[in-house]
Order: sequence, then structure tokens, then C-alpha cells
Amino acid sequence: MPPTTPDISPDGPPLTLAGLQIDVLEGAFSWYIRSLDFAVSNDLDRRMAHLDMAKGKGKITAVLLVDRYPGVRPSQIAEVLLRDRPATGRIIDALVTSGDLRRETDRGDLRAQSLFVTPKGQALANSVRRIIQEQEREFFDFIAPQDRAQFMRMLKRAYLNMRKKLE
Amino acid sequence: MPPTTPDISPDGPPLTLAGLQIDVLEGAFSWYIRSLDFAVSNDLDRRMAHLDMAKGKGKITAVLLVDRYPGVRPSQIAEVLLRDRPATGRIIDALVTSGDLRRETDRGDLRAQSLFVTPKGQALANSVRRIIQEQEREFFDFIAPQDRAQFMRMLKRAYLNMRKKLE
DNA sequence: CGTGTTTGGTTGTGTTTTGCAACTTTCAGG
DNA sequence: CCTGAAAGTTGCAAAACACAACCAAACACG
Repeated sequence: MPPTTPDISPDGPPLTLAGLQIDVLEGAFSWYIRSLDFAVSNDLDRRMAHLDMAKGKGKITAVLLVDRYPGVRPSQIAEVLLRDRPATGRIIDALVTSGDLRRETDRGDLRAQSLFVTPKGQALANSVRRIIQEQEREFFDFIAPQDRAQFMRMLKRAYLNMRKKLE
Repeated sequence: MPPTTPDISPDGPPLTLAGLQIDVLEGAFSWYIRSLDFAVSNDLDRRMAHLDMAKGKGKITAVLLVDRYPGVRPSQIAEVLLRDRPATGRIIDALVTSGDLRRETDRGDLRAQSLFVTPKGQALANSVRRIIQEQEREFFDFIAPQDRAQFMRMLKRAYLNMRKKLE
């Protein structure tokens, strides 16, 4: 395409893929976020391939949540994951089957369940955390420490804005 | 914030969902990005629900790309989308069927195709752009102009880092 | 030329994901 | 008790996606 196109974006050289200049096209954060998610997820899947925990978008968060909050209930996890209960239930099923989580009936509420990690799940959670940290280090290290906080803050705030709207 | 809990993150009050404090849990950008993507995509789907273009993750980008670069080839789109050719081909199929895109045989290379938007597709592209801009405005407006550039730069760079690794 | 390799696209298939609806059990309030 | 709401489960049907196999055109090059 003709290089006559002025570089509108004030953020470095225009991003070119397959000979197409992407930047201006979408002009939007959303495109970067969606693409970045795609890349992040794929990369995570690769790194976790050796763990038995089959490709799990939700599974990762679920294990970490249960590990950190022993006794959580599936419905709470569902809310964090932004999924419905059936979907969450199946995620948990898989984790129970693989021997990483354990279900108990919540005492005090026979309808609900309390979730706990097994020793195996505990180990898994640790692996996962380590892998995530490696990924962070590898791909986000270019962000200066003081900028990291701001970056995180922006992500968080946007996320909260969205959640509010979705409810 | 509760005085008992030291606020590790220098980025505002801890994020609590369903009574669980999420922040420290994942501690990572990746979690925010993945969640944010989920929210962004859902929100986009909603906003686009009235357009015939059935829920399309790839479709959105495809239409915009073709609109901006008349004559692009499916393989180029595939590369941008980070999908394989079959997947991309089907996306294009759908858009052709719905009358938004038009295929032509590339002159000069009989194997390849050149894609163009139809008038309908043109209108669709405009709608999509408008919707995306609204979404941006609604959810990312809190970012000060001078910070936007930096935010974008970080997203972009992380994205590029990832892509390099995926290839 | 002609032959082997690469590139662009299509078709077919099987798996995974996921959202919705319906159903069971339990709780909470009056 | 009775009713309505909440927690999970099951069933189902649709969508997305990755992989492999396949055809046709282009290119490289001896």
C-alpha cells in the first residue's frame, strides 16, 4: 500500500503484518486486547502442555482460586470466570476427575459445595503460578517497573468498567 | 482499604469479586488481559447483535481489513488473524454468503483471490467502526490522552513479543 | 521445457467449547 | 407447610477450531 498514509498513531513505527498496516485500521484498544489475548492464551497452552491439565482457559483460574481460597463454592468461581454454572461445573468436573480438586458438601448449606485442592492440585497450582510468572517475565519485562503499575491499573479499570456493564 | 491487609499492589484498592480478592491471586497481566478480552468480546457481540453478521470474532477484523485494503488475499488475512487458512476461508465464506464480501481471482496469480467489500459490506464496515469507537469511548475514556499512547504502545509491544514467539 | 517443490485455497472430519433450558434438592421467609 | 429463590446437574444443539488430505497454479532450475 502507498506509504503516503501519515502515521497517525503517536506510538512508534506503524505495525505491519503481512504487508498490511494494522494500526490505524482498528485504531482501537479492543483489537490489541483481543489479539493479545489470543497470543497469550496460545502461549500459555503451550507452556502448560506437559501438565495433564488439558487446555484450560477456565481451569487455570479455577485451580488458583481454590488453592488460594480453600472452600470456595463453584458459584463464586463462576462469577469470577464470567461463565454460567453449567460451564463452571464441567470445568470443576474435569479437575476433580484429574485428581486436582476435591468436592465437599458445604456444611451449613447442603445445596452448595466447598472445593479444595488435593496435594496433586496444590503442586499443579504451584506449577501454574511459576509458568505464569515466566510468561510475564518473558513478555512484559520491557515495561519499566514504574510503568507496570500504571499499565496494570489501566487494565484493571477497563476490566471493571466492562464487568459493570455486563451485569 | 482494610488497614490489616497491606496493599501490595500500588494500583488502587484490591479487586474483589464474589467476595474473593483477585488481584494478588494471579498477580499477572495475563489474567487481566484474558478476562478483559472476554468482557470486550462479549460486549462487542452484544453491540453487534443487531447486525446480521453473526457473532464473529474473526469476521470483524476481516471486514475491516478488506474495506481498508481492497484486493487483499485470504492468506494475508489469515496471518493477521493468527488462524490457519481453513478457518479463515470459512470466515470469508460466511461474509460472501451474507453479501458483504466479493471474491475475485487475483490477476497475475490465478491461485489467489482478491477480496473486496460490496456496498453492503462497506456499510457494515462503517457500522462496525462506529460501534468499536463507541465501545472505546465508553470503556477506555478514563485514560488520559497522553497515557493512551503509552498504553497502546505497551499493548502493541507485548503483542509483537508474543507473535514473534508463536512463529 | 519438464519436473519437483512451494504456495493459495478448499473440503472433510473430529474434538472442544459453550450457551440455554429443564430438573432436583435445599434454603429462607411468612 | 408453602412458595420462591439459589446451587448444581444433565441434556442438547450450535459454533469454533485444529489437523489432515487434496487440487491447482506458480516457481525454480537443471
